Amino acid sequence: MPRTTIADVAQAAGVSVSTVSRALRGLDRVSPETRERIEQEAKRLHFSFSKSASSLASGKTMRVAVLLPNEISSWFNAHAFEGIYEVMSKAGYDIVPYIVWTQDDLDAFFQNLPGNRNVDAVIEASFDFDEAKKQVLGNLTIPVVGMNAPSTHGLDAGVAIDDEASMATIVRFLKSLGHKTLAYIEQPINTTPFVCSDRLRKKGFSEASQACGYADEDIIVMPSLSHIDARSEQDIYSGIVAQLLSAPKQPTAICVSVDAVAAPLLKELRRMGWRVPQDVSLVGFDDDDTATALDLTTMHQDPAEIGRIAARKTLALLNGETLDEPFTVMPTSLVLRGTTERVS
Amino acid sequence: MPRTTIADVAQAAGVSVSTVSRALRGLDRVSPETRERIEQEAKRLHFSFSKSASSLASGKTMRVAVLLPNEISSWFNAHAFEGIYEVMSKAGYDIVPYIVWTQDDLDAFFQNLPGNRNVDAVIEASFDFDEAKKQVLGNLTIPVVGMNAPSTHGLDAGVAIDDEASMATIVRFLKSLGHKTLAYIEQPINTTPFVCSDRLRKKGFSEASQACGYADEDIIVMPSLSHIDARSEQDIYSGIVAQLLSAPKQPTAICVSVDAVAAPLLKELRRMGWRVPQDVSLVGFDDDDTATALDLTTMHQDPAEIGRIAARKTLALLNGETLDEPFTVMPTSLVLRGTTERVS
DNA sequence: TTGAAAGCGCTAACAA
DNA sequence: TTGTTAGCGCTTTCAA
Repeated sequence: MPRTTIADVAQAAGVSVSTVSRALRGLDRVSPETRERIEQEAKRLHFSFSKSASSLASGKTMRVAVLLPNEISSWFNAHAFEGIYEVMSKAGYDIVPYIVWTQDDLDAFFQNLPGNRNVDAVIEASFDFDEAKKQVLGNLTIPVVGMNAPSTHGLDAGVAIDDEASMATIVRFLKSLGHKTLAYIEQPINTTPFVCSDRLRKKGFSEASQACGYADEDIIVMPSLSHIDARSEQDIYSGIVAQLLSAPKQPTAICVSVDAVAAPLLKELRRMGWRVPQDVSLVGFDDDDTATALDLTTMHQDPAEIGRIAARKTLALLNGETLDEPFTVMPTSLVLRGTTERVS
Repeated sequence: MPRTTIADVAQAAGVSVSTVSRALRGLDRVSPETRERIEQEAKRLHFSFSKSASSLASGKTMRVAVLLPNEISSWFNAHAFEGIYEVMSKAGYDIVPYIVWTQDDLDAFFQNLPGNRNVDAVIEASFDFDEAKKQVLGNLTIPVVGMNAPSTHGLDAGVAIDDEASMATIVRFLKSLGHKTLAYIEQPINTTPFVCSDRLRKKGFSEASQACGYADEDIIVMPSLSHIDARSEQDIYSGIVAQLLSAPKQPTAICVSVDAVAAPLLKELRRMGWRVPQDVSLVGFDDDDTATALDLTTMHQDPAEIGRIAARKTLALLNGETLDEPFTVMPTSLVLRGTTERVS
């Protein structure tokens, strides 16, 4: 199956290549009859444009890069990517993921990005860029749109939830249930140096609990393990539960930075004989699939919609429009399920 | 930031473009000193190749298409994609997903695919192609690799688990636990016309239960709902549980076609007063995140590894190698957790 | 070891 | 309404 070019179609239809180009791209200045004929020949010959040739000639790649931290299979990334795909693909764009694990990956991305036009735009998720990178982004001539980015600096547009405010909502909710001692558990293993939400949520928790009048001794914060020793997940979580049990004041409610922490924690709590929610309440963050499965009270966000909105902004920017609201904040909502209870 | 071209680098380094091209691609026939100089200039100017220009000139796009059914956020797809990404990106390839929801999407993909070289290879997940499409794939000059494909026809290589055999393992396991009546629940809402695993697993269940000596009245199979009425997920699942409860013989064990079915089913079973595993055992398939969260006994498969292997085969094919084992079968393993019990 | 030159398949003026 | 003509930025013979 030799590849058919626009010239083949032109010859078959008895017209010039530029006419074919115009016809097939739906431009005007082509008579209905010629267009019809060209379209038929194109179909018959299974013609489709070579993207490479088109982009080389036009300067537009019809591709957008999606920069994702750590993995595409994480709940947030996968759904955000899907939302982006949904709208960008309809507009004719290919979307190319770039997954960043290490600082080196990120540096490489930035080293190559500015120099050449391999994509028309970049959409980025959750990165906490350093100043140098924000500079680079800011100098880019292509649109850069952020999802759940901690700052607007260097971005042309963005969509994000308010992590701090959402966490504060959780704290106030727990206070209203009468909880006297709160614990906050970060992701115990956090290998990502450039992602922001954990930090913001922790900040939100700390500030809100102070604002709600909790004294220092009524707040237990368990940070990420700085270096990962060879312990199993089970060991890590039983360690956490042990610390909770042996705290001067045992917490009556536990917040976690993401739902993913809730499942193993819940299992350990129950294994240690704590009943949830009777002995201790547990609140997650994200509302992913495991949250539903575990009947976990949690803070809901909609990453697919975040992706869609980011993509729509990108599209608008690509069309040269000016956004009247470049940065939008998405609402979150507390989903009440079975792991929280009023303190009796 | 104007885009730097290979000509800029050539000028800066005082050599010709072809020398720069050779040097930067690591080819020989370049003296160490010139190479050094060129590399420095390239870095200084933030040069990187225009993929479009390279592919136009070389005929290689350095891109592979990944054809995915329905969504990229599903557990299998996301992890398989990640596995592919991991190995292809290291080899310098961009990987671009094509997500197919409708038959039209699929047709469009096939209409465009053969005619032109926009990708160097395609990796495909779980599609049950019709004969015409298999033809098209077979005639393609680029490698086509399948993941969990039901047939090898039209593919140059593939990786898959044995859905039927895995399901048979589950049936034998339940028999060995003394279960006398088995139920099989398909995904109640299945909007995908072109995906295969459901069908294979059901077949595996039916054949194995016969082979194990279960009589027809000891087998309850609940197929997908053919048309989706407006019922909520809860209603659907309580309907299923109601049917199970009112069956002539109540099942002592339930198999589901995928873990995703297990979570809502489990919830409904418990709501209706069935204790799992005391009153009824439940076995999933896939071992996704909810399986862990729910402590579900299930059949484990590793989609990321499937993706990696598919990618490695693709790479080998791209390098013109002949695979000594084009089609490989991946092992699955039964993970015993808390939702199964011996019948007393 | 290096360079000149001819495309790759298309788009975008411009001319007809 | 259509065709002609330059490129787009690279790779790839082929000469030097």
